[in-house]
Amino acid sequence: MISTKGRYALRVMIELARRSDEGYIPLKEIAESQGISKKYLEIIAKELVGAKLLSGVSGKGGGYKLSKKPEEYSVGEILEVTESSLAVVACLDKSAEACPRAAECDTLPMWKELNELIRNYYYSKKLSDWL
Amino acid sequence: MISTKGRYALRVMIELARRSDEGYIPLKEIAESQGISKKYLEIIAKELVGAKLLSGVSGKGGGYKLSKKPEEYSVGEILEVTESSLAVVACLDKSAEACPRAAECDTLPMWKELNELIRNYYYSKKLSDWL
DNA sequence: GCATTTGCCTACTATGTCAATAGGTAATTT
DNA sequence: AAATTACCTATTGACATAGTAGGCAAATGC
Repeated sequence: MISTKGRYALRVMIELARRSDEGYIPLKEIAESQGISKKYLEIIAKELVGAKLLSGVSGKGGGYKLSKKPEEYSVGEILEVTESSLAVVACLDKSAEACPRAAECDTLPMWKELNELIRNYYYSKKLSDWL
Repeated sequence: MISTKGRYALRVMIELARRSDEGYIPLKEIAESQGISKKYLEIIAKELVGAKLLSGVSGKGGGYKLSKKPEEYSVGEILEVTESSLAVVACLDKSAEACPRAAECDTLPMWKELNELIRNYYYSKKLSDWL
């Protein structure tokens, strides 16, 4: 299940994509137009900056803007930053320790298949799809 | 993310499907062969009985068995019992209250589409696929 | 230089879910 | 009666989620 953090991140990115000709946009505006707590968005925006998906500038006239063109962002790479894991089961998470039962696990192939299905969906969906 | 509960439930069902000619099978055997705490499996088995996916009989010679044929079970209906929700986002959960922003939400159509993709996957996968 | 605006930083917290464990009671067979 | 098995209630520790609070740092406009 995708958390509010991931969902909010996506909505922020979409709004910035749509307003990408306006230069730096303060978080206050985004928080208001999206109806999300500004304080909480600060946490999210910071992570997106850390992952170089956004650039942020302090001070008057500052704010956030995309660091790439909208068509160069996939939903997958956005969610990957804010969600702790996109994996459908814990053992398929990249930071998971190897399961000793993997070879005998009856269900593992199914989880792998579904995981790929979802991953492909996320990475084929681009930010430019919302313009 | 599918929890251990759902994953364990599926593994129990698969083992019961494979041994469906053996009559009632005690949980102790399943716990041992799957390497899962028997006590925890009791909780899971109880829920599966409650949803009529399994029938349980107490006493010596008792245990659990499938109440239908393996090809009549989908992974979806099994997970639906044990997982609190299969929805990819909270607002698409069946027990979610209607979101007032639904009409303006930019991301909702995407979540709906992905949700369907996953749902179809779960419901097309049958227990008999493991025989 | 100063006030204003804005992002950035650390810390805290309430709530809820997960993954069990513990210890018993009821039912059934031999 | 003894053994086996499912079923029931209660509790727990660990962790993640979804924020809030309050201040510091940077940049701009006057």
